[in-house]
Amino acid sequence: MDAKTLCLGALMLGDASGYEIRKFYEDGPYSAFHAVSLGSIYPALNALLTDGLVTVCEMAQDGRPAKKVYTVTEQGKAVFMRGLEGSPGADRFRSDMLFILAFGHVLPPARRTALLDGYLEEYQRMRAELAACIDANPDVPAGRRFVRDFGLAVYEAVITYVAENRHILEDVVDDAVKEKV
Amino acid sequence: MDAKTLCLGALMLGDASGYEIRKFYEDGPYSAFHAVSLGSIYPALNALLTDGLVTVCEMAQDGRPAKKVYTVTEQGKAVFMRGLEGSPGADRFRSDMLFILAFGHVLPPARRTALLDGYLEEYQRMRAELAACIDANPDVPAGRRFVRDFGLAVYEAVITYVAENRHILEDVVDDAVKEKV
DNA sequence: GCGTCCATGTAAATGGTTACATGATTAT
DNA sequence: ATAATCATGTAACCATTTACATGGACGC
Repeated sequence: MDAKTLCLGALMLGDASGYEIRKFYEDGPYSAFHAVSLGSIYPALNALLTDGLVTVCEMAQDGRPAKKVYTVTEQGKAVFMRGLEGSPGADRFRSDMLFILAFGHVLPPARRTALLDGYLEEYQRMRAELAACIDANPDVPAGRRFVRDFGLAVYEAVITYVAENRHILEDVVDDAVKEKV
Repeated sequence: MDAKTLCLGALMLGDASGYEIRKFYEDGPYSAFHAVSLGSIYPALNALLTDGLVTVCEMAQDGRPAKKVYTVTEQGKAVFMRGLEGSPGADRFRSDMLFILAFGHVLPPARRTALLDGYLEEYQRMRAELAACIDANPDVPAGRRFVRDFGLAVYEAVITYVAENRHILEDVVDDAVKEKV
């Protein structure tokens, strides 16, 4: 998803500043499937402003820098909904870890184990974070409930798979000695 | 993973041409987690050649254009193995579909159902393809076995989740009428 | 005839991230 | 003191993908 659509999507759920949009996609339960950096949010927001899809309101805050709060216009909402009509591109699951683990059987056993431990910990951390987030606000609309539970299901599947199948990699001491690739 | 590492990785499993490397990552059981296009493979291969990490051999074929088959050098293997040492970046699961479905409860019911049907079909197709690929050659080294079974586990988790939870989105006819976002 | 697979390569276009630039406040 | 959080914005940099360029063989 391009930065403009991502910004518009966040604003559909409520007014926000660029900084807040970044937080929304970085921390929240949607971080599993989407990402945007500030370097693309700010230009996107200005482009949306030029196109009349959002309006701004500069909000002074004490003890903090002023922030620019953006609001979607009616036109912006229409454009967003129309953008949802096209057929979505295929999901992309990219993993450096799995590239490395594809050669796991020729890695030093200690490294292999460290890698698997770290991988499991990382997913367990993400699962716990998402679960906490779901517990914190259980009453979100169906769409978002579907997506965040989806995330939980994927995290769980990964954790279960790795825990149950890491032996495939760790039981190959003999093979490693034979220098098989 | 950058194109050069991806090429080197494919060549670690056997000599190949650029075209064949693309096929390896596009069709095979590794397509779930990695991707490279020809536009980045050919320049990558030439860079590896310049660095002495691979060698080429032009192979004439009858009825077909000649192909350049690349082979990893000892230095190439060493560089590749060293490249595996760094700590891998986090997994990235990006999904336009889930972005759209996050607004699924305000989509026209017919569109919503079509989207979910298509999504399920797509994952079922990928699962079947991967399963067939696994059946076709069951005896791969542990590393690759771990990765491709990982893919299968993820596909299965997605299919199960969507089948069992699509009702979350499809049961909101009432809400849609109330124009809730 | 038309599309697809084989096969390589370059260049333009794309779209992002990272780093830079600035600066106040608060927590450790 | 030092780092982190809040807050915006620009520009350099990076790596891709897409399209272009070329061309024979094979199936429909």
